[in-house]
Amino acid sequence: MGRTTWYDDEGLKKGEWTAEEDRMLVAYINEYGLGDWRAMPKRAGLQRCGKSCRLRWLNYLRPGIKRGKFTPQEEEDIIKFHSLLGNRWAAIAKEMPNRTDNDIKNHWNSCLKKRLVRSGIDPMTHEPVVNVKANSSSTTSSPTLTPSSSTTSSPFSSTSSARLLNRLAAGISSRKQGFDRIKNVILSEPRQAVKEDALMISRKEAEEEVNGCFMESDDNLISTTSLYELLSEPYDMYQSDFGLEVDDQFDLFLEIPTLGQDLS
DNA sequence: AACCTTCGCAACCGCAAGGAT
DNA sequence: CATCCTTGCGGTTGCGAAGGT
Repeated sequence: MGRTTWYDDEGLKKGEWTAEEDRMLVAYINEYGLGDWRAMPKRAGLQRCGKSCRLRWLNYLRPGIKRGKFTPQEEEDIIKFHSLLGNRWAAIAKEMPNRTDNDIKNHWNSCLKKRLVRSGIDPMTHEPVVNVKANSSSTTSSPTLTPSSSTTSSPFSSTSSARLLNRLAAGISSRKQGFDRIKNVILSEPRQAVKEDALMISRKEAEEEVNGCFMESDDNLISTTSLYELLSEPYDMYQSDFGLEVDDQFDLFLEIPTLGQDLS
């Protein structure tokens, strides 16, 4: 596997690295150490640009790199850190010292992201795929429904209502946990919290997120498309996804009107 | 067996941040 | 303070391998 070798306008080699090039780079770094990537290739006798050397070292040659399949625990860690840090692969890699940011990013894009989508989780928000969003153009507090070409029965039959409530409750529960974390950051010691690698969130960002929660919980509007999508899914999925009993989730659902006050 | 599609991963590119001058 | 240079990061691409038809 690898890219074809070619030379750019300045005569610098591009594409796949050979074993000999690897050996030369490692030998140079072992003898002279890291630093000045721009000058390094010439000194090491390589026809490469500094950027290419740096990348090769960091992602492949550097000692202590773990290669090969990710373990379930590692995958769980990636998902966890991604939910906290987003696409900040370098920051995630710092939490997993044996893996490179490139490796983590590749595994996320090729595998984990798709897996979350299949499970009904939005890979960017890490929340169940349900569009509970503020609708600034409307003042009504009730969800409005539009007809669906594929669904003609009422969305408020007993089973479908239960499904909807479960899904809503799960989404709210997820958001609420996220909010609690942010609230603790603000109320406890924001300056200290900013320093925490796992959070890396500024006070301003945190406050914006809090305001966002207020907006969504106060307005409490659901897109009609989402409603019909929800109602077409089997009930079992909710329990397997969220591991909550119907009654537990219904209790969470009932918290909607008080969520905004709760946050204050 | 041949062809096509998907997967996995190494490497490239562009951009931004931060330091040096 | 402005400009240049270096480094680091994240998104994307290219290509062989593996799997499916």
